[in-house]
Amino acid sequence: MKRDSQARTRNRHSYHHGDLKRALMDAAELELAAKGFEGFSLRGVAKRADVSHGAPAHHFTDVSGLLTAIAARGYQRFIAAQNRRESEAADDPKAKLVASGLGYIDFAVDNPSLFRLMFSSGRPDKSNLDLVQGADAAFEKLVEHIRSITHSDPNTDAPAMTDVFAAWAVAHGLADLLIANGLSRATFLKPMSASERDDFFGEIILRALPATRDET
Amino acid sequence: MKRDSQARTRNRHSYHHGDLKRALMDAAELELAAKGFEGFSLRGVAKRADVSHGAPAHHFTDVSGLLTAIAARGYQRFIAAQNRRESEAADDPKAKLVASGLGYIDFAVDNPSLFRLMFSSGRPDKSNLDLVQGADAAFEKLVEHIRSITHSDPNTDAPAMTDVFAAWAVAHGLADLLIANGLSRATFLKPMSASERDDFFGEIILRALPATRDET
DNA sequence: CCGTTGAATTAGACAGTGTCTAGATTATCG
DNA sequence: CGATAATCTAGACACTGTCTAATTCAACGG
Repeated sequence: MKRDSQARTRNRHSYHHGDLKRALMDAAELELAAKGFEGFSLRGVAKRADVSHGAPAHHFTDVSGLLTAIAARGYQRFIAAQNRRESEAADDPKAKLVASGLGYIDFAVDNPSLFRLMFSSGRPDKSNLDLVQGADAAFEKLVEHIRSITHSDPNTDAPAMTDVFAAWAVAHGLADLLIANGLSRATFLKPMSASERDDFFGEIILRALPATRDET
Repeated sequence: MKRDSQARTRNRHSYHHGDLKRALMDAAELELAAKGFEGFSLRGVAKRADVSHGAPAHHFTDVSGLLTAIAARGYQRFIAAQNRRESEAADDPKAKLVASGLGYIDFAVDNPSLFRLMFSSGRPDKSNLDLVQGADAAFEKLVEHIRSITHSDPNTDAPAMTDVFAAWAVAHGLADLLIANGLSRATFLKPMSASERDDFFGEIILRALPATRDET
């Protein structure tokens, strides 16, 4: 009768949580999605994880530290969302690029606050290693797409690097505008089916590449 | 000796400020630019305007009200920045569009926090009339550009509306990425002169339009 | 010219926030 | 088993936004 709260609630109310760090990150993502980017509160996260308000500091020092951590984890999800789309795409470099862009948009629409945290916020510590690695990996992914389309290395070939930034800007712009305005400005998007919408965005993403000479 | 603080400091320390509303908005913009979007504080604004911490409430009710007001005023500056560029551009529809996009970027780079407030934040009240009018005016400007390029009305012609969103996404994406990463990712941009950079961005903006059939 | 009405502004209170500290609890390992 | 260090709690502090009552003043009708 004294030990019944062990097997199940083990590591729940046993002072030493055991895996508080991950639990806090999960709670933080919930808080972020629920309260939005603005109303996010460290104490709210602690409450969600059923832990004292000072506990997070021990694992993340700062609120900035916690946000940095979930932003870094966000990049993994971000890349995963793109991979998901790519795996369904035709085996064509351009189709892969388009798919990647659609994954970019998927992620933003599914996790608007996290997206904002990652790209449009000064709160995460941008010198943090995990964060930098995540961002670099995402960027490298895009570079790779352009590389296999243009058959030249963007790092040494200026025009290819232009393509990189053009593609990035288009995808990012679409994503950011979508979660800013919802679809309120683009009312004609609403009645579209999912695949119609993909086509619409896909066509725009393709424009990022220079006027194609229509090679077979 | 009793009235010396009149002519000069009139309306400064005379309890009734006279034009506190505008003074608060100016102070708020300063605060926003100084402390950044995150560290913005209503009390800080009041301090800047040399007024009690409760004073702003009477003119703006909320902190949200104040932010809404400066976001609305931001749209005027935003449009002005585009007009500035357009007036220097060649008398060609596409050149005007490019110029408008460069103004878009100018504004973002010059007022990053205000830009974030306007486009990537849930804090301003998006149902506010002034704000809506500002946003509509900016959007209408873009529509007009596409109209004079395509010779068809985006509101009734779907392909033209696609152009609108493509152009918007590219400009917005470039602007947002620029203020997010600085130029850290695009190191090759640094050594560029101002006009070289304009050309670089201009070329990307032009890609938003469908592959041009190279009409003279 | 004077008193009244109402708007502008102040000052104090309140709950909530992030961070800091001292203390309590427990896992780990010699 | 006992010491050490990691983990977590609880309280305090300065700060935030908002609310309220009390002050100050401008304007206007008598």
